[in-house]
This record gives sequence, C-alpha cells and structure tokens, in this order.
Amino acid sequence: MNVISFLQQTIHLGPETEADLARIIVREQFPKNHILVRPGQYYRRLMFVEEGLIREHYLSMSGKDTTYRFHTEGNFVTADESFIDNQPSQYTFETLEDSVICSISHADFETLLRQHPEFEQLHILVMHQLIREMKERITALQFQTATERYESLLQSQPSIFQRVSLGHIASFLGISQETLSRIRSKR
Amino acid sequence: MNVISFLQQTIHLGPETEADLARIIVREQFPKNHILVRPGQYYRRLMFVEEGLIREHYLSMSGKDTTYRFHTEGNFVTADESFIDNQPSQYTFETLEDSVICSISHADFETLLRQHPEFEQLHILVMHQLIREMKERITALQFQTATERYESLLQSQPSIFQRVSLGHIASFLGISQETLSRIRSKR
DNA sequence: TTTGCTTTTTGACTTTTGTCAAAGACTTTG
DNA sequence: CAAAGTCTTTGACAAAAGTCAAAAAGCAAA
Repeated sequence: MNVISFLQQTIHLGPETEADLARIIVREQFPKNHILVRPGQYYRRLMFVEEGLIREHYLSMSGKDTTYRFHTEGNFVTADESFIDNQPSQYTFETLEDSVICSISHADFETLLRQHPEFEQLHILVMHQLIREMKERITALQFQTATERYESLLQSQPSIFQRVSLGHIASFLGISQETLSRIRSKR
Repeated sequence: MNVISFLQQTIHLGPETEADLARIIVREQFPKNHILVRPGQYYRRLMFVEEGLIREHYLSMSGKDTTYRFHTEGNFVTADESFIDNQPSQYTFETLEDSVICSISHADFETLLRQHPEFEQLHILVMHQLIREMKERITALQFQTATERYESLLQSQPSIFQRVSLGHIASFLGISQETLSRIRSKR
C-alpha cells in the first residue's frame, strides 16, 4: 500500500494536490536492522511505512533496551518528541525488515495543511486513532496480567509473532523474555 | 482559573468570539462524589475543570475498580470513546471534590472550529499534550518498578496525595493498595 | 466525645515475575 | 555442511507484588 493510495481512502486528492505531494514526499528503501533515528537526534519528519516494520525502543540508563512499539506497513510514524515538540528524540527507530518508507518534512507538512485544508481532517483522524490505541495500551499495562496482554496481542496482531523476535515482544509486553517463553509453553 | 482566561493564555479572543463562547459554554457545579458519566453512556461534551478534581476509572468484569487517571482544575477532559468515536463511554467519570465544570457539546465544538479557525491551533496543542503524557505513562508502566512510578508521581503531582485516597492512587499506579502502603512506609 | 464508617497499615502467606546460568534450537555464513 | 552466532527454552532461586484478614488510625456525624 503506497501513501497516495492510502490517502485516497480517506480524502479526495485533486491532480494539483497530488502533484504537490509528489514534490515533497521522499521515498526511501532501507535494509533490515537499519537505524532511522537515534536518541538525541532531531528528526522532524512524518514517516509512512509502505513496506516493512519499524521498532521504536527506549534505552534505559542501565542499558536495557525496551520496545515501545512496532510500526507496520500502512501506518504513519513520527519521532514524537522531535516532530511535535521540536526536541531531540528519546527513542530509537530501527527497521526489523527491509523497508520502504515515505516521509515529508515538518515544514512541508505545515505548508500542506495550510494549502490543502482537507488534510486537517486526516491529521485529526490519525491523532484520534493514536489516542485510542494509547488508552487501550495504558489500561492493558495497568490492570491486565502478562498472560492477558499476551493473549490480546495474539488476537490483535498475530502476524507480529512471525516477524519479530520474542525478546522484543516480551519487552513490548512489559515482561522478561523468560516469562514470555513460560507463558507460551503453557498452552 | 476559568475557561475564558485559560483560553486567552493561548489564543486571542475577539469580543465576538467571546460572545459566541458565552452562548455555548455551560457552567455547572457538582458536589463531591458526583457521577458525571457512567459506562455505557454517550457523553459527547468537551469538559474543562475550573475547580475540583475528576477521577476517571474503569470497572473490570470481576468488578474491580481501577483509576485510569485524575483530571484536575485547568484541564480539558472528554469521555474519549464518546467524544472522539461517538461510542458509549467505557469509563466512569466522578468528582472527588466539589467541582465546577464548564462544557460544550460536540456539535458546538465543531461549529466553533469552523467559525473561529484559531481554535484549531489550540485543539491540536491539547491533543499533542495528551499524546506526550500518554507516552510517558506507557513507558513508566512498561519498564519502571512500582516504587519508581510512585516517586515520579510524588515529583510531578505531589498535591494529589493530599486530595485523593491512597486506594485510588494505588490503582492508578497499577499496584495494590497494600503494596503502595508498604512502599510509603520504607522512607 | 462517643459511635460508626472509611481508609490505611501490618502480618502471614501465595503467586507472579525477574535474574542468572546453561542447554537446546534455529540461522546464517564462510 | 560445519562453525559461529543468535534466539529461545529450561531450571533453580530470589525478589516483587498480590491476597486475605485483622488491627490501627483517621474522619464525620450524632
């Protein structure tokens, strides 16, 4: 699914708008295990995953690496601290598969919103979806057991288990790799 | 802090806009322990807490009551499922203190955005802040210990401990009341 | 101020999860 | 296909957190 087709699902794009988009969108191909953004980096671009998988993770002071979330094809991604607050990213973004990523700069994004107000609609829609997902995530972490969270993930994104190592999934669920392994062995 | 003054910190309000606002804002006073929204209810209003404190909580199937978050004076609040997705709220909203709450309907909010585009700016600002807070919350729940989360809360919102019972705070932190009590006794 | 109610703490015990270490399975590559 | 590397599982133990029950403390209203 490429960005343009994706956008057309939600908003109508006139030929002029499409031309504008084509001018500002950068399409890049990255190999597996490529680091897109590192902690401390200013990365003020809005990305869209056309193909592949990005892992966003956090390095604690003790050096432990914890997956914040996975971003799969057909989704928008930003280094929030940079894109929203113009601050250095706290998180690392890396590809876990060969990936195709389209992106536009923050400045171009702002211009786009000003010149084509129909994108405002979409912008809000994307933020709403993000808020919805985050709320579910918070409640899951707050009052579900590790096993329940595992079952939910299995339900909602079964394919992730074929694509990502269990260590990364464990830290995403907020548990150790060994605990995840034991949960899985009991069924 | 009343809504109008609060809004003026961020955007300039012309006299006409102020008049429009005065027409659509409903200001209500509620006693302590008043339920504002119950699960299953459609509550499509954007609220602003002028005074007091709202607790947003979730009832699990087993009947356990878990605090999702606290909303204090000077903040916007919505029953997200209703306001954003036009679905019944999954959460309960109740005052924990005598409170003054201003609110406008979803329809009026939409109209306001259309007629006074300067609110769009603010709207996005509020969503950005929400996203920032939620991300911090997720990472805290994912890879901090209960003690660390307690310390963070003590840092960021010390006054909450004077205003809310420890049982509610414990469930907000994702731990049992007894665990919280033991964490507190060790210092 | 006494009584009743709610909140908080404490104790004893159980369950869950984490940690460390090693073994096993699976991949990749020379 | 063998060797090296990575990922996953397993075991033994330790630490963290949950549960249940009861006591203590705090608060509010009569």
